[in-house]
Amino acid sequence: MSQTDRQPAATTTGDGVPAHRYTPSLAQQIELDWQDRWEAEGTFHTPNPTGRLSAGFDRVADRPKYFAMDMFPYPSGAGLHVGHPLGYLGTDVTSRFRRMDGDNVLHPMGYDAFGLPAEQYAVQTGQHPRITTEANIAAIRAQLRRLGVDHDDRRSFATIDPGYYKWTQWIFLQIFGSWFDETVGKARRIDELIGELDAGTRQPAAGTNPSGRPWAELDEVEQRTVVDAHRLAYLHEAPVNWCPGLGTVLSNEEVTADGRSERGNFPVFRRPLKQWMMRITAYADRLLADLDRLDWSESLKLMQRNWIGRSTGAKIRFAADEHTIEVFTTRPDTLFGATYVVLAPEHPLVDSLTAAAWPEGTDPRWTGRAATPAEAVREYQRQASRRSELDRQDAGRDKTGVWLGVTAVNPVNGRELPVFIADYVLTGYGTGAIMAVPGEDTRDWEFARAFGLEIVPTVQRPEGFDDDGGAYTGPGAMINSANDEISLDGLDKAAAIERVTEWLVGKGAGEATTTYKLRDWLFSRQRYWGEPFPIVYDENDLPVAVPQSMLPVLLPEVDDYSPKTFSDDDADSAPEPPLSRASEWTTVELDLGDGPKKYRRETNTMPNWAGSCWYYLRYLDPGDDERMVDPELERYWMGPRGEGDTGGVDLYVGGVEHAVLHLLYARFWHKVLHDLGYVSSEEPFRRLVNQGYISAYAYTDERGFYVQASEVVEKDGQFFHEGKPVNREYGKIGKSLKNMVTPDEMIGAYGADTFRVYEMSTGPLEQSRPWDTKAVVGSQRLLQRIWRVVVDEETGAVRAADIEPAEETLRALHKAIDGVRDGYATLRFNIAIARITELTNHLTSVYGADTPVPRMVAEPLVLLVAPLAPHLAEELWSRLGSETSSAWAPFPVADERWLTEDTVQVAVQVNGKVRAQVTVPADADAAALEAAARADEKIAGHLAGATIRRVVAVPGRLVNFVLG
RNA sequence: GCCCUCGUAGCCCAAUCGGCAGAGGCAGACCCCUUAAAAGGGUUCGAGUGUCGGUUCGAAUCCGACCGGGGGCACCA
Repeated sequence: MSQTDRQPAATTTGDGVPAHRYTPSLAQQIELDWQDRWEAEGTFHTPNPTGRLSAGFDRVADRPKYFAMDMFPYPSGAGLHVGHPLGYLGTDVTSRFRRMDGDNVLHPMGYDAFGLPAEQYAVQTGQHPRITTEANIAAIRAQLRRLGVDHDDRRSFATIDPGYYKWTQWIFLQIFGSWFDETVGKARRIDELIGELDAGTRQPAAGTNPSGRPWAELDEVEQRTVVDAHRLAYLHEAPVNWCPGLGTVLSNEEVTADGRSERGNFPVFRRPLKQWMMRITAYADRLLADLDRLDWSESLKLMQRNWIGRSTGAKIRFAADEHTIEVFTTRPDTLFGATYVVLAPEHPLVDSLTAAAWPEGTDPRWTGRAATPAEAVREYQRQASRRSELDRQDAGRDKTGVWLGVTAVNPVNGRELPVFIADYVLTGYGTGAIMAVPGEDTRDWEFARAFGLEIVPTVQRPEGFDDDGGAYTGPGAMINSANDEISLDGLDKAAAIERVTEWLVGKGAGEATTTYKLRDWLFSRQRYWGEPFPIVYDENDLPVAVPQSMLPVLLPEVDDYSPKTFSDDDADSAPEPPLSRASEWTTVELDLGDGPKKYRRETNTMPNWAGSCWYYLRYLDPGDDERMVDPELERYWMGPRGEGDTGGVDLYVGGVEHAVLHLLYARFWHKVLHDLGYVSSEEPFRRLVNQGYISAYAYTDERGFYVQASEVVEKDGQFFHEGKPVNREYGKIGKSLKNMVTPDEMIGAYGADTFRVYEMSTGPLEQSRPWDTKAVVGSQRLLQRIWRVVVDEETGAVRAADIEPAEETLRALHKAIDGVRDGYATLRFNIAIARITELTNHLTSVYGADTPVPRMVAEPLVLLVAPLAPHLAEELWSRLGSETSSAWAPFPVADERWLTEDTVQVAVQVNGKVRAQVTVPADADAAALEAAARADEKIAGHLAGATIRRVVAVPGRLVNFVLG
């Protein structure tokens, strides 16, 4: 690179541009120089209170801590577009502001690097995913550096680093090694469970001991099976979301409402498979309750609440022959109105309940036109297994089902209710069975209509309500609800629920209960590019933890990275993970305490979410090979700030698309780690902000094809591409809409500081906004004016001088300081920029090109803009004579004296309309205000001859005369 | 269908506890600088707050209904 490339603006004068103007090329030069210097001097190294990163802590020991971070990026090959840096810049400005204002700020960045795109690329090219992933990480790291962000580069890591996933595996082992004790509502070590079982002080939990024999009589394998069924990470044979097109199973969260994979849009089928599960449902109540203690947006909390989906009601048992059907309902008050019972098609009791033959005269609508109930059931189950995943979006479609040929007894009135299977009842929710109350439930009403079933109203209808038009779901007193022992008639809903539940408990026919939509987290993936499980299987095929000393379990090298995929709709295919083909790896001889034995390794890998569940903890010291995290560091950076505080990261910024997946999983892991005593904080993210999206205009020609957006010109409100009119649309930035704009282009044209100021000026961080390349020049002009306040464009001389500013200038300065602080503190960077602009404009108009600028105003101006345009600020700060970085200079503090005016103008209203302005002392009270207002001649004119009914005088604000 | 959220100038956005609708930017117009040009400097124009109703002395702000944009959930008993 030649010298002239590095400093064109400083030597060029022929084109009329002043030699020392802040041009894009000068900006580039300044930025590159300061980025090198920051790196060389370790300007943004954050000292820990203890350990290997603690050098320099004494310098910040008396500062409060502040931990700001972004949702770390997944490094794809496509690179960043202008939308990506928005959040990163938001945390960067905040981090820089807090550092200047006296906090010890931690602002790290890492990379979420396991996952499907890298693996798919590897499958296509045969190249190891590590190679492409690391190249992508290097590219993003360079882009972030060029933006001037203040990450502490010593704390960066990627989830694929063995030194990192060693501890991901370790956390898995902690979860595997613990169980949820319902009596205390928290996780405990599995050893304590075994101790209590051995001592006889605890019995195996319901459903964990299939043989039903006492613990002491079980053999070793049976005992281990019982213990394994208690674990927070457990193997479970259950219907899972099998996606043949991807060759893997997916979690519920990764399947769209229409039964397709979120990634790739392939069909997904339910089929039973043995998989690792995480018992997140044990934490449903705490995950729900602790939302109230977090500083998150209400809409985000609501999304989590909906996802957890807590509902209270009752379980009610219906006798059917020698079997018992247990249903879940939120409306036990309507039990008298139950006229039939429905099971999900996959309900375990279906086969044993199904009658041998239809009774004489069975309604043909009930039989599915089959000769026997068994035949009807088999055919309906077959249809449902296919349809349930393909047509689920069609919630409004006609109700279908078949009768099992049997009845169940309503415990409250002895009525015989026909038992159906229907796909509008879901296996996984509640008990997979319902009592149908067509009078008060819309879905049941529709089914009853289609099958000719009776409707018994149990809630008083309002005048004129027509039961033929639909179910009545509104409020009302109970009716038709009495037997010899109990009457609900006349009660309201809440009282009726309480009364009937009490009665059911007394009869042993039911009890109050709570259910959740949240399911346990499916944790196995049939993929190569993920964390291997630290699990081996012994000769009994039971899982055994790999000891900590043998971690990490490294990913083996394989020839083929792809799982076996199948035809999209091959529902009968079975997963075959890539690791199962690494034959030398899958079997291993280990000494786990009872001599060397052969073990078989787990060949599934963990899902992509595992690595992002705890990365915030690793930033505290990614080089620690002894511990996941030093407890002292965790207490310092994340610990609770006081009674009732959850602790956690002080500012976490990321996209709303992670509202339920990542954020719920990370909270769950954190709570387990808290219960086991590894972290003092109860929540990972105390404050969370979703940054807005940046969208951009896109244009289609008359054929509907997208044209290159950058080539479209506007004329008189119309848009043209190569002379032909085009339609304007608005959407995601990207290649497909041909409206890609990259930070690199913008930095090339204006410099990073201009790009930063522009992005931050377009609105509060949470707000989505359009990209408008034409408007970037406004930010460029602002920085040029700030530069001109400090530097003479013609000579390069510093214009600041030790002169007294006018009072008006001091007021402008302190008003700006006050506003800029407010803007930074509330993430409304646009307001901070507006205040800076006002101050700059004031200085430009008061101190012309030939007048020196007071140093005591120029210096704070530079510091005010430093978080937004750090390179420019460093350069000006250094030219103003400082030897040290502006990044550590104290942020200006507004002096109250200059914020309060001696006199204020207040509006005088008559009947709410502004009629005059009067100037009064700033501290004038209501009476003085009224007197001043009455003295105004315009007001006197309005008041003359009128009856004053009331006078409202708000000191400092206004006076309002209300006339009668 | 249910829930959340946002509608302020041609465009992006401000407006603290309900108290004079305008801070800032883009675009437009005009002027200065320039042989000329602009990514330079300056001046200026511009809405009564999506609609309707309510509460209030006073509503962009609070309440209700509706319309429009964005998002979430969607047979969850």
